[in-house]
Amino acid sequence: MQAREFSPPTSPRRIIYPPPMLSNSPITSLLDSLLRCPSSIQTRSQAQQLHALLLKSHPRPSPLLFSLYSALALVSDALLAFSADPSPSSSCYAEVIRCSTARGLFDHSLSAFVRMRSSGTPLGHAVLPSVLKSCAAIRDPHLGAAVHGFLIRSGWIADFFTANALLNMYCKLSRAEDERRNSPAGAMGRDGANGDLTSFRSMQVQGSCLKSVRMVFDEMPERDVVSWNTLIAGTAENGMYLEALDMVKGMSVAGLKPDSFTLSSILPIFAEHVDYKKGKEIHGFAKRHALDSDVFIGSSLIDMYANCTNVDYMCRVFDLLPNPDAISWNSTIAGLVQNAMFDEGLNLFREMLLLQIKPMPVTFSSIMPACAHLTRLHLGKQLHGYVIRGGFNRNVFVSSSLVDMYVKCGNVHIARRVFDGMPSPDIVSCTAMIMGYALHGPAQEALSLFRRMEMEIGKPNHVAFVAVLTACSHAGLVDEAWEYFHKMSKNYGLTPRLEHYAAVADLLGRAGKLEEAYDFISTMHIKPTASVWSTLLAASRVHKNAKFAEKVSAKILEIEPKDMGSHVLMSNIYSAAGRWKEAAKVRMTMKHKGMRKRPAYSWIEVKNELHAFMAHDKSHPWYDKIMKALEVLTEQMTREGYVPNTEDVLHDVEEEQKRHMLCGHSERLAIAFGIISTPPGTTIRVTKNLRVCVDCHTATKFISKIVGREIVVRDLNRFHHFRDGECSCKDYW
DNA sequence: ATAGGGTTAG
Repeated sequence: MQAREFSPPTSPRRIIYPPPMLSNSPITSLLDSLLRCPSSIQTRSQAQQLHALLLKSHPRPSPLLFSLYSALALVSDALLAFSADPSPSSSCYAEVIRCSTARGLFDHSLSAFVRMRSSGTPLGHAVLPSVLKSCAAIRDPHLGAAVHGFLIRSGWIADFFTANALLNMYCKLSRAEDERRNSPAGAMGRDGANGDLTSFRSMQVQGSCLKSVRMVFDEMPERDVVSWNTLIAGTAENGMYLEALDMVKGMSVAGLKPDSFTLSSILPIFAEHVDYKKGKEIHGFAKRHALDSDVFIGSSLIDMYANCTNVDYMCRVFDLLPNPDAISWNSTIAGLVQNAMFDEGLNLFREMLLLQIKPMPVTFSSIMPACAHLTRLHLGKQLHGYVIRGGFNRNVFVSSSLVDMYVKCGNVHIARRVFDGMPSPDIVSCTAMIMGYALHGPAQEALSLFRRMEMEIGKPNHVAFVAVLTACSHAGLVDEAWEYFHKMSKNYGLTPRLEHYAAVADLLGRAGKLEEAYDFISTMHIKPTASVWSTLLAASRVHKNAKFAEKVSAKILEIEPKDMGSHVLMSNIYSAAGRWKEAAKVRMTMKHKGMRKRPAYSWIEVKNELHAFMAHDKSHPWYDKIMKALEVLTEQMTREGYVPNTEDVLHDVEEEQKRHMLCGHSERLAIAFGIISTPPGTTIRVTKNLRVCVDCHTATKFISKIVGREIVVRDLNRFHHFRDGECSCKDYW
């Protein structure tokens, strides 16, 4: 086998090298023909026998041997043979560099290249694109620049494939540069979690690698579709959306038609900017050019429609994809879950498993939030088992979603165990854990984890501050909250957002500092929304200050005349004060404005199934048994000293009737069902879509003591752990 | 031989 000489277009340097030794024995041609037919060799030992024969008959390993080893995924054998060879031929080098890069062994690829250069072996074709890809993969800008210099000196830069690979390398390096600049705050979220950095970035000088991309592109004497697509993808990935779109135009002007690569790199732009109209236009373009059956475009379209909340279109794209792959399935599952269609997401996930499509780490991080939202602890545990068996728990996305799932399903200890098992926790997983402590009560744990995050993990972002402020708020830590609130702008350059103001206002309100909270909101640097004001409404109810509530309510209705929470809470406050006429008036207003109260419901997972209850809803098959159990329980509770607290009952009815109404509250039905359908001692976990009412809170404390069980109730705002007549919230919620 | 799609915390 003769090494094929391939001269670069202009070669300023001539390298003298010894000619390869040739052997024309019949055995060699037999071996070569065997090597050319890799399907005839299927085991490692066959490959090694062949290798041995080859060594005896042939002075140098054939490059085909390396291809064979690579095809059998035996790269270590290939590398061994390569290192044993005192002077590999040019094509052996090429083959080793190519296989190593293709198999992700970038260091091996690059060291082979270095050895090749120092031995003076001439470069075969197809070597440099692999070398450039390896430089990009190991994110080494210095090595990349050195290879760039070599390309210029040797003239290889004039080769299309090489120049395009160089472009791509600078795009990848530029993204690495960008990530380094933002670290250790972590990667940028699509929702603009690091908004301040985004605006900051547009002001500062772009990284040198992005400049190199432009430079290489501009200096290319000719550009093909790949050059344009690489430039466009790199520009879009670096967040320069308008420029990327302009380049698509530039490409057309240059006489090149956008293809499936072009479309799949610009579609994420419309997804991110929630530009449904433009995204749909691209969809139309894809259809007209028969590109809509491409899985890459399909997955991008699915993601774009999901982000634009058009679930119908998203499903249609998925259904019409002729050959959806695992990523198309993932995008659709993620799209459903992100649009709060949790059951549909879980069903599609099951369908995927039934069709034997192998789930990937992303599949789990996409589906886990569905378990978290639905409080499906048992299902989540099953998936956790799958994750462990598949070795997916090394993935930070998967582990973070697991931490969050256990937190939301009420098991903060297992969440912590998963968190502690993470080899390198990041801001997101830390925040999930801090939020877990915030929701469950142990504020000191939240604060100490936050301190650890600052020291060991990285710069906290907006979400992390929301979590720590929520922890302070739920525990009534006023001084600490102020400290963190000031710290975020002073130490980290983060401008407080609505949710941070809301957390502080909520805290001040809970602590009874109503006027201080009012002034705080009034002097915010951004215009307060109805939801910020309504934190004070809840506070004025807890502190029974109807006058203050009226003042706040007026503020809210100024902004949102149809704000549901404000109406309901005002009605509650009037009812509690016995001002039935005013309460009725609020309800009349709601009717006039065409508002309907969101129905309260609670649910519980028993034997891997969800059971949902609405107040006074008799549709559950066990309804009679549940009522019977509640009767017995109420009797015991009364004996223990339970006095119904009827102030949350909205209606102007007799006391006796009110008590009956309290008994029918959805969470009480769910708790009673949990007691009679699970073995004694089992923890009961109930989720409610609204806040727990005062009476149910008291009743649940009694029930936990009577039945000797821990009862975990997740409401709209936080968790309540009832045990032995006490609640973890210490009646402060 | 070079280019493309999906995920976690509020």
